[in-house]
Amino acid sequence: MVTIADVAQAAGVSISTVSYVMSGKRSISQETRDRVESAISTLGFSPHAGARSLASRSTNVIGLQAPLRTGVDVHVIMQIVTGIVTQARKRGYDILLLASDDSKALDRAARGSMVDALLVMDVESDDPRIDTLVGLRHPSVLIGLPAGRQTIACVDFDFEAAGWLAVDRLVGLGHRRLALIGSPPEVMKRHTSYADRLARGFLAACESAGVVGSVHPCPSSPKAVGVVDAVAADDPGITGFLVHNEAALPHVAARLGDIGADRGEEFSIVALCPEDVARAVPGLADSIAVPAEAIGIAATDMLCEYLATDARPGVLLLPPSLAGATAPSR
Amino acid sequence: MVTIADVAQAAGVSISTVSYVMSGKRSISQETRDRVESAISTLGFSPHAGARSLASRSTNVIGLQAPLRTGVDVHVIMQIVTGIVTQARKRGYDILLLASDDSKALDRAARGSMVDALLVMDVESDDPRIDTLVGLRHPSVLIGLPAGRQTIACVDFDFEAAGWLAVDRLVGLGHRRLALIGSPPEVMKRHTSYADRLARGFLAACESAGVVGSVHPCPSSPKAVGVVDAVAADDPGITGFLVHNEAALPHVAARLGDIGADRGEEFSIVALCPEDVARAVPGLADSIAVPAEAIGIAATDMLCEYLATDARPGVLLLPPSLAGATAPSR
DNA sequence: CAACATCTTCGAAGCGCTTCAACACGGAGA
DNA sequence: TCTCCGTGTTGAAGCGCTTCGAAGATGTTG
Repeated sequence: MVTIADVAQAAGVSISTVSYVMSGKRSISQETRDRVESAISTLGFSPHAGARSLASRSTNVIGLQAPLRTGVDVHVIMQIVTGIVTQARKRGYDILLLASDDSKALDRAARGSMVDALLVMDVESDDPRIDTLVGLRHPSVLIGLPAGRQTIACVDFDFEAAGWLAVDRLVGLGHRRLALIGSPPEVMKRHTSYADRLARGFLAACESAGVVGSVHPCPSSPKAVGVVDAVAADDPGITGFLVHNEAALPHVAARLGDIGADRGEEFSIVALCPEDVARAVPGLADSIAVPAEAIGIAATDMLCEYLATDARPGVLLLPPSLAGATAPSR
Repeated sequence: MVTIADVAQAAGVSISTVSYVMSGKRSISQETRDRVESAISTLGFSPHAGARSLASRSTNVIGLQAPLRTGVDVHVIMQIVTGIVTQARKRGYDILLLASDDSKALDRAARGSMVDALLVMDVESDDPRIDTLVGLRHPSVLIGLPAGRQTIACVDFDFEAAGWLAVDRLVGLGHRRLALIGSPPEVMKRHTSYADRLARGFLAACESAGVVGSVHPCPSSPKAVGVVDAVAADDPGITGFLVHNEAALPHVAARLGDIGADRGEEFSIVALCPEDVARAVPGLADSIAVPAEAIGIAATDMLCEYLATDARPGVLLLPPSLAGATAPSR
């Protein structure tokens, strides 16, 4: 193993000089800097992370608690994580993937000085991990927006505004009875923050527009057609749909197309999902893109800024926007 | 921050005694052990990971390079990662998520002593990262099976055997012309190890059985129906299908059902995907489960064993098996 | 020319832990 | 009684790095 002492010897300088060249915390003459840098690269030196964290009291690692369970929209999770990992690396941080999504994992990582900060995904409306985070001294950012007073910084897509926007669009298209085909029942029951907020925005917008709106959990599988059938049978007047379930979306869209053709009437579907998922599904009246990767990037930036300035950030909600219709279904 | 010295003082013993209590590397009287353990828990002590890794020359962290791109079967990736993370934790390791999937990331993590070992997913048939891993001194395990001589330990599902098994089943059902509807074109082009091996097994089995087989890349979206239409139009004699593309599966199954109904003939579909994905799709003749989580677990176990015994493991291929038909399609 | 600022560089003191060599102690064997 | 040995415990030496205070060299000013 190559150590800083080897580099110092090779460059004919002291250990501290090498350290200062690397960190840039003191001015070093150009000549010395060159010598040290060439020694570093010829020896292939890279500092021991543990030693560094011991001496500097910081690890350059961010702990990430991501939901590795099923039922969530896997693409969205993947894209958020991608955003986090790449952005973190850009800012000089690595990501430690925390196993279980409980408070103990957070505690372990923080108390063991394995991480400088924590990023927590898949937050529920009333999440017990928030208290843990407050107790810890580590900077942390949530991806999601829990209910109540915000004691921890948050980043998320503005699902509530997305609900309003979708209703606006559907009402604008002339629909008077709307349905939200949403997340799977288990996600709804857990009161996952985004599902709650979307439903709230959707229902409030319906009320404000004077139209009828209803919310329906929907499994993330081809079984989604059962939900569509039930909704269509229950209230044949429903003609406007907001679909927030990427796995169910193609099936829902296809089935609604069939039913519409049978009845000779026109349904409109607004999808809420990542852009690439929506583009692959024909027959959408419009879609609202969930900027998944941008969420990850924003959360990471916020956390890094927090780490750099020690100024606790607040809440950041990324605004929704309409993306336009996709190709007709056949 | 609570340090080992605080614990030692509280328990009235020396620092080394506390260390030995924690590691169990020397015998300690029951009485002393009790005193130390209660001091640890009342003070809420947990050792500084960096200090530990500096002194012990091991980090208890495994570096994981996972494909965070699209085009791969997201569910499979997620399940493998879940298996890895939970199993690693069970064996006392944490997971550092490596950003880009190039050699440099591996190098950085290993040389910087951030990890004890490396786990690499999404291996291509002729992957440049293998040379890097050989050069590094760190134990490593691939998830996938590159072509050629194995210089690095590997764990994977036996996709080649799965190809044979699927053909056996389809031929057993009486089909004489078979098609493999596979991964997206970009995955095939990259020569991702599993796609190559599945196609090889499938084609070899067809030849051995004296039936006609062809391989068709297929996008992971509803556009998959276009591939199905093209295949059906090109060679109307094809009646047996092996589908290895979880996102396309429902669409392929539905479209084949329609075409079969039109023509009045019976197609058989064997799906190759995680069990829960298959169960959600009606009308499958059979399915071969990709034991994604088990792959993750096996790879982690192999790596931990390697770390513990320093005996380089070989290649482990998990065998395929048929899971049975799903419900009829309507 | 002395006094003082500025720019570079260095020595040494830790950071919190593991582990080795050694020590104290009591009981067993000679 | 003395030596030997096993058990339980300790002191101290690092592990590789950061960072503080200070020293040497050089230039600037009165």
